[in-house]
Amino acid sequence: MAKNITLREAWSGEADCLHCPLRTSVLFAGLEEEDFESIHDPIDQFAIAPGTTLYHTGDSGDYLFTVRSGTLKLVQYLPDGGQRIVRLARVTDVIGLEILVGNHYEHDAIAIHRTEVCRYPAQVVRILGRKNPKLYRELMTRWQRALSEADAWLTELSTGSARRRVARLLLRLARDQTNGECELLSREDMGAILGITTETASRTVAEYKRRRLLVEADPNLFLLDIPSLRRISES
Amino acid sequence: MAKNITLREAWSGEADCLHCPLRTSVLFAGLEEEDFESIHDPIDQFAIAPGTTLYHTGDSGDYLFTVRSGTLKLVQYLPDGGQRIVRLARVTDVIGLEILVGNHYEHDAIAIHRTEVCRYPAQVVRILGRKNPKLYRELMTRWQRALSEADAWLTELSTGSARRRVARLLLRLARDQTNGECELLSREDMGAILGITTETASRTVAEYKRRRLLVEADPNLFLLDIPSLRRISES
DNA sequence: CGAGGCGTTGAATGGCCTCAACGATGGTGG
DNA sequence: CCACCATCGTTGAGGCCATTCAACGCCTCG
Repeated sequence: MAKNITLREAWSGEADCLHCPLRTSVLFAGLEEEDFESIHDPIDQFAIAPGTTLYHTGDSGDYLFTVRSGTLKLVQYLPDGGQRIVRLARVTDVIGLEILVGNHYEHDAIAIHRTEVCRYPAQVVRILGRKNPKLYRELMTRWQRALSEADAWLTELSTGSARRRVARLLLRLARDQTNGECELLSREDMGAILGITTETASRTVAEYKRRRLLVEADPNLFLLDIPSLRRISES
Repeated sequence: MAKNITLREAWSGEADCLHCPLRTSVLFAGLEEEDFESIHDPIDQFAIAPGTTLYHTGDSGDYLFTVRSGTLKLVQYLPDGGQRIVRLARVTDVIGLEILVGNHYEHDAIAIHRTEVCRYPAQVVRILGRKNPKLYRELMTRWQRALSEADAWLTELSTGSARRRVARLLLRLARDQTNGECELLSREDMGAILGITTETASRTVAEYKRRRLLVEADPNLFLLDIPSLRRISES
């Protein structure tokens, strides 16, 4: 797997799943202690640098990935060269599920920030699933979460004026965070998420900064005026 | 269930799942003959008229639906009143899967044409799933299909100029059909699928008709000039 | 026959895209 | 160490394309 050697920035060795801090929230949450005996062995854990591609559309690997930290974008391309980011994957998200029912990945998965992932063979999931129906429930929940997310991107992020789309994206980025804070994405990525050009994304963000709806607290960490942005997103 | 009485246009009685013509392509494809003994009982089969709502966003029913014929649109609404069609369900598609992992439907499901469905309790699927792991595989395939579809709508139908979006929608509608034929949707629905206004959808379709890329063979049955439309969609 | 829904078309506006330029930043190599 | 280059965010100008608001014909249905 030459590619995996090159894309690995840091290899942390085999994972210690039993004591994984994410254990209660990841795919294997429902498993018994004894189950872990059989799985941590083939699980690799490593980090990749921003811009690194974890897998490409059409690749026929047999791995699923759980995001431990950082962010990945899932990208699809059009025949005319256009591209669209169809989802973001963050901590606890599982990507590559399509491998369980097909033979190839359906997106390019590209790290936006420095990102840590666990990688495990789909075969592990298939085998564990036979003994643990709970795992199926967990898988269905994952799929449904991805589907809800996809629907929301259509409804919220691909509908209405650029101003509203940007506002909704910002609110969405801040939702998971503790305070009203969020890290901004590059203008190009924002454009590819919202279906607008890089320039329009830049102009809109710049305008929000001028109007102080967006205040830079730390480098690339912004405080949002959530009520105002919400008003824009709904008006 | 007063609502179900009102929305039922034609009730065909309990379904004969064992001899269902869709049997090889629907959710229960992998089941043994004996399994059918236990399921056809609670399965209802009926037809609904165009414009009828099968279920609403937020409803807490416990039913899944398989489409036997016709077309349904799955609709989501924005706080500002905007609406977006996020998927179309046609023959053999299953809708309402979200009920299996949540407590409420996530769309409005509205018939576009006269539509026949089979309705069965989610509980049937849960119970059968315990004995038949195959059913899980089938479910995962359904979810993945819906997800791929959602991604494609983002990438193909919500990206680029109105001209290209309309062309891609037409090609997509014709894909499943035998010849290069397809039934057109109302301009309003096309707009809600593509994220454009009704007028723009109308203008674009009218232009394609004038250029003979669309020829009406029968009432609302159109022959497509697929190569030309493909050229438009990719240029 | 009237009402309402739907598709179409026109005119005018405005918002987004395109193409272009520029400053700031950060990494690279001399 | 610094000059150089590439990348990124920003901003401007101009033009196109989609929206908005409006009107009209056709059709179905009551």
